[in-house]
Amino acid sequence: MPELPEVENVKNGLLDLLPGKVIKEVQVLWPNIIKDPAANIFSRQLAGQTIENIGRRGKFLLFYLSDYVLISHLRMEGKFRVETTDTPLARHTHVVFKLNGEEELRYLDVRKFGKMSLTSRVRPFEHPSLVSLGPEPTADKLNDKWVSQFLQNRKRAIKACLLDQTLVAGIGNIYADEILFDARIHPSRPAYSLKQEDISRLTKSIITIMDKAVKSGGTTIRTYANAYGDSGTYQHNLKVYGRDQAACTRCGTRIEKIKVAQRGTHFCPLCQPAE
DNA sequence: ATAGCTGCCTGGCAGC
DNA sequence: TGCTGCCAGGCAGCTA
Repeated sequence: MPELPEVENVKNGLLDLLPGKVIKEVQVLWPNIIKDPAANIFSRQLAGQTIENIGRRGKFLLFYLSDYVLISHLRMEGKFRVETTDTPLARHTHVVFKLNGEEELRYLDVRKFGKMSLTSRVRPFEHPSLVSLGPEPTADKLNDKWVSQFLQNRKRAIKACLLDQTLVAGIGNIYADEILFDARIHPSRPAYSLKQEDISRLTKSIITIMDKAVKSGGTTIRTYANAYGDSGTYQHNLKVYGRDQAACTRCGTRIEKIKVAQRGTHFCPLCQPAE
């Protein structure tokens, strides 16, 4: 489920439950989830650590521990749950963090795409996963100048650029489509072809759409009511994503679905002209 | 340096 | 009913 708004929602849920808890032991049931260090070292280093705080950067969850920062990316289907030790392990549980007070933080991931890393508390943002992330999609971090400079001379489709986490951190396939609809820009347009006024609308749309999605708790589609934080309502605001063949809310034209950058891409052919 | 493609995994669903 | 192929909210790593 995770683009930035969904991860933010997960973070807020975990913030209610975890700070102050001590990790007693960690069981890694699918080692490929652990990127670095090696799974056995990962488990050993986590034992005895207190969870002090939880943050987010782009789509990454950051668990601030006594001596380390645990960096977690949910990729397509990763989820965290906090459950008591007597609750049977659900299917697709791959990492179990045993906590004090007969509780466990459990990581589930049907497709096993998610990744976790452990890094230093000192400069966590220098970790390779985080170091080249672009700005957060907020008015105080993102501006036309940066976007314009990034898109200049780039031949790729503008949608591919929105999915590139070094331009802006946190946009995924749903919000890329929603942002481009809002900004009235065709997803296949080469980045360099955007005029200054297009870029200005685009930047504004990035900020407003992501902000609305965060405030809605993210988007919940084809999903699982029980997972923590997995109860967003932005799906009711989607204008193009998942609306193939439905009427455009602005002009009534049928929404089309094409492939851009190997991803399913929804747009209104009238509101978002190819130029 | 940039851009496109494949692999990583499993499950749901449409079409036959 | 069962099989096949395609699709899925993402990214790293490889190639040219």
